[in-house]
Amino acid sequence: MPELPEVETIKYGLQKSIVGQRVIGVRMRRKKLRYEIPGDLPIKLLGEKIVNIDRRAKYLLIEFEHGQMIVHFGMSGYFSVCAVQTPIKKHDHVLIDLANGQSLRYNDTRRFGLIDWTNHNTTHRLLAKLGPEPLAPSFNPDYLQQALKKTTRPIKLAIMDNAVVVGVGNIYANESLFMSKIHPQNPANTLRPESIDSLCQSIKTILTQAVKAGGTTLADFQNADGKPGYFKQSLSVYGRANQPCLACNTALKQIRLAQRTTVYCPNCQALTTMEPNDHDN
DNA sequence: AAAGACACCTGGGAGC
DNA sequence: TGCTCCCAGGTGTCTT
Repeated sequence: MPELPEVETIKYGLQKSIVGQRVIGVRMRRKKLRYEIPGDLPIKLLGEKIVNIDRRAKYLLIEFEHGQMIVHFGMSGYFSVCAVQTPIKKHDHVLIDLANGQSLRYNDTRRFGLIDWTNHNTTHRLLAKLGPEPLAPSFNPDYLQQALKKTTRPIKLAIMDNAVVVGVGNIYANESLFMSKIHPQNPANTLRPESIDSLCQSIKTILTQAVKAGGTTLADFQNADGKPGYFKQSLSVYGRANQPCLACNTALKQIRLAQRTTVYCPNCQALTTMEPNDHDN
């Protein structure tokens, strides 16, 4: 499941392999992913040169001379770069053939991803309301404190909200909260300043480590070279329900929070606000 | 206005 | 072995 580090990994891979190439053919094998793919995408792309690969949140932005293709990988999307004559794989939905004999192929088993096209001079509706990048200076404790004081939502949901900070998905939300010893159900507006400082730093640290490691290895994920990332081995809580906490040996607890699996250490990550029924359902 | 619920989709695993 | 059921995940949209 590509989260920010995975998309960053894909970006690096594609920057090395396809920038400067010109499109000589587009094969659309499916009209709709999460949304309808623009029907005129092949016309827009044909003859265009790829000038840059960028990323915003979990969106990959492939910049051409006269516009950019916006790609979101959803749960199971990935790009592969292979020879044009390579047999098409199941779930290869869009194939972009390049002048150097290679083919950039979007594969997405569950089709939660999206592909769209926009002109350079318009902000795409999906990019318009995004909060700061977690690794940018604008995401800092002061900002986070301002953003969190407005909401009573559980802190885990707040940091997964793209309007607060982008790119923090379920895995890294769990990991960041563990690193900062914050209970995922803690109301966002009750965190102490030192906790917010810590959380801000944890998010940056976790994501930086994951980017360096090339993204988390999960069954659905491959980077552009087809090599898996290597971050899964350093996950502390995600996927480790009922196993001992790496810090204190207490059995990790798993709950559901807004339909999402949430794992934490009930000892290290204590709720700061105690109420009679706070025994986690 | 904010927050929760739901839809979208497939493959893999559990349970029978 | 094979069938059915449930779950994973991101995020836009609908409902409360």
